[in-house]
Amino acid sequence: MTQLALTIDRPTTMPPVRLGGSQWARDRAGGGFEPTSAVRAVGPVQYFTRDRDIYGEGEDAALFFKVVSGVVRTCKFRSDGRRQIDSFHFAGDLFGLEAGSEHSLCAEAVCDCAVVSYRRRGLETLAESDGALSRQIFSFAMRSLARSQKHALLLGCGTAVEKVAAFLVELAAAAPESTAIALAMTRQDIADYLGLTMETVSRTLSRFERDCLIELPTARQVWIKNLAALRNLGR
Amino acid sequence: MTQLALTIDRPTTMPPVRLGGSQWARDRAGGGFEPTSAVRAVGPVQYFTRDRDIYGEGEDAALFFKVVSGVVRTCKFRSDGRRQIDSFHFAGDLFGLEAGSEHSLCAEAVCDCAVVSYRRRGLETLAESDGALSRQIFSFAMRSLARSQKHALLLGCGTAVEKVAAFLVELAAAAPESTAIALAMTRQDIADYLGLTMETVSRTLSRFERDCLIELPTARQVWIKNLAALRNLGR
DNA sequence: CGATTGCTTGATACCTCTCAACCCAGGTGG
DNA sequence: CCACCTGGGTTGAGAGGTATCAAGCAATCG
Repeated sequence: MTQLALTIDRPTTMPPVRLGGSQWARDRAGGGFEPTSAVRAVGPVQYFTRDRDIYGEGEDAALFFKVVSGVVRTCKFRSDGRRQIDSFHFAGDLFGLEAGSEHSLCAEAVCDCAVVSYRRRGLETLAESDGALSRQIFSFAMRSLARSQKHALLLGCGTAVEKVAAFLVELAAAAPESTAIALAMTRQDIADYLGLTMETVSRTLSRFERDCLIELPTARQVWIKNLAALRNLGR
Repeated sequence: MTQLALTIDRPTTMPPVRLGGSQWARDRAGGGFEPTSAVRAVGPVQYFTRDRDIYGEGEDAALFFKVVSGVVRTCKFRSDGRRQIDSFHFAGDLFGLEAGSEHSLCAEAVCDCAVVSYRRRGLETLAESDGALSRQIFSFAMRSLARSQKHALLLGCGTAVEKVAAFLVELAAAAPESTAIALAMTRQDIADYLGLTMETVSRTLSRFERDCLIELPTARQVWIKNLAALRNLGR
């Protein structure tokens, strides 16, 4: 499949908008590039500090976004205050593209991060006449769907050990060349992503360290010591 | 949004293929109809008896399907034998449309059912030149995504009571005019959809009946007696 | 240095799973 | 017609895993 990319028409040290960026996978190889299909970025890069809202649930979804740097979470809040994180978005990932006119989730900065925004309408009108682009958009949507299904699978069948192991494997897959993972998110973030409590996540990580599957030099840094064993636990 | 439909070029007592059919919602109002965009059904209607495989995980995804009658489940099996149901598909729903070349889930007949199949390539080539159709496809994919996210939410935060209540509300939403629900699926199916055990589903339903939220004239028939209360429990 | 925040660890309670027995309806065959 | 069998469903008792509540620890920051 060709790697079609939307470019941003700015002096641009920014990466091109690649539809269907990494979704947790670092096929982040040099952006394919297609000068004929361009969607204008709306305004300059925007910066958000940790925990700042990027958009709220129910807000107008005229814009969608791309992570330039940092990590973004999309999540939902329940009446009782519990939070469920649907996904983490890393540099290169798109988020906030919706079928309806409103954002169905809210987006927040997990750590200090930078994003650029695009008009959905621009993308849609362009896709009308650009078959290849519309195919890319379809592919992006379907891969988002696959990711969500995988997440549902994770949440559905599983003990804490399975969930946390699968989470680590997911993160590790994002940087296959390295065994070191820097966690941008808190234990609470991980818990809300996995449908667990902070304490259970912490206990499970401690247990993995006791069992020599990982090492935790600091709370936010993980060294994978036995990926195969984690992968085994993860399902 | 216009209700574009793909038609089937057969003598046809069959409903047209509507992209983005019901997904659990019975906006099944008279099929919008667009004779210029047609995708040929591949072969005649196929019939499957209960528990029969329609396609398996990893099989070639050249075809996708539409439920004509009955109910289909798409699911995944784990190494330890546990099954996770991703979704139930009812009459009018499309399933099996993938981004990749293989089916990521398997599809099975929940009860005796009839489906028609379509070539993915046919849809893709048509979409290349038909902007409105490609928009429909995008919309379909995004609504599938929204459904999956909702499912993940359900699996993530929740007690058995919440899950089962939400499931019943989902089913009730599919037939808003009636308070009677016919369950095509077994308790085990429901359990695998909700990430619970059969026993817990059964106990929870019994409890709902004791609390006068529902009535169970037979195991496979549910009368909703207090939808508002269920809705409250469901989140 | 004290305060704050994120994290870890412990004790206990609660919910769900597991295992088991039993029930019930439908189908089959004598 | 009834005995029997089968598959799906219900219900109970006990075990186990995770949530809850609480205390303590470490790093960061004013």
